Amino acid sequence: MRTGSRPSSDLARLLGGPVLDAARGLLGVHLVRDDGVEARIARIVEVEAYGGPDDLASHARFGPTARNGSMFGSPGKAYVYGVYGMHTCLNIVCGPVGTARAILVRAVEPLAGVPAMREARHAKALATRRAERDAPGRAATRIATIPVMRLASGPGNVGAAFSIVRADDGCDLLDPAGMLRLEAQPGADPLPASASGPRIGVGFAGAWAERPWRFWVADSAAVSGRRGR
DNA sequence: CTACCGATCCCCT
DNA sequence: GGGGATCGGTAGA
Repeated sequence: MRTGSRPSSDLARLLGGPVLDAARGLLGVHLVRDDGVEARIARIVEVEAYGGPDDLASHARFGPTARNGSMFGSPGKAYVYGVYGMHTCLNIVCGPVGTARAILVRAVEPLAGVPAMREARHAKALATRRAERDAPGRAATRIATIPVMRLASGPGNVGAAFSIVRADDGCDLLDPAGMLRLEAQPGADPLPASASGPRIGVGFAGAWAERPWRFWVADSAAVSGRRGR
């Protein structure tokens, strides 16, 4: 056993296994955006598991389409989608290949690069037409006062704080040299205490919406919504 | 605190 | 043409 970061092969094994185990196991893993300016690093504290075509809440429920193609790829790849016209969300594809299982990253706790995260959220806010109508500096003031633990709370905010764009769709999150990547933490660290509950925003999926496929770190202030249940 | 509502656009059933 | 794996502002209790 080596010290320091768990070998990425461990992460690959995790993502290749059952999707619920993978979702639970991703809690505590680090998400990194390292574009050579100021590295952004955060700890994953809330995720949701999505099954393949059988799961009526999953984007895979209609089979492969132009949007969800990367879901049908190999574990460890990113599945990035846009929703509501303005938000971009990050998923981690799980195995086996072709099963179209994925894990949505719903919240992370910033560990490094907080100024870069604020800058990214500001840039994203300014890209909307609403910003043009607002008083000058309104977005800047709002974002400057967001508590650190709220900067990347909620899937849309994770996307904004980490500058996730559709171009990231399909990238290899297990590549140690990738600009957007996952980094497992030392295996000696125990998995954080977690809780689970129904997935958010999938009421259209009937009974599938009730399955407790959302997982979060029990005591994290970065968890979105009403802190669990 | 809860509840509603508009934003904004890609992809689809 | 409709709707969405969301967010933040506003109104009211």
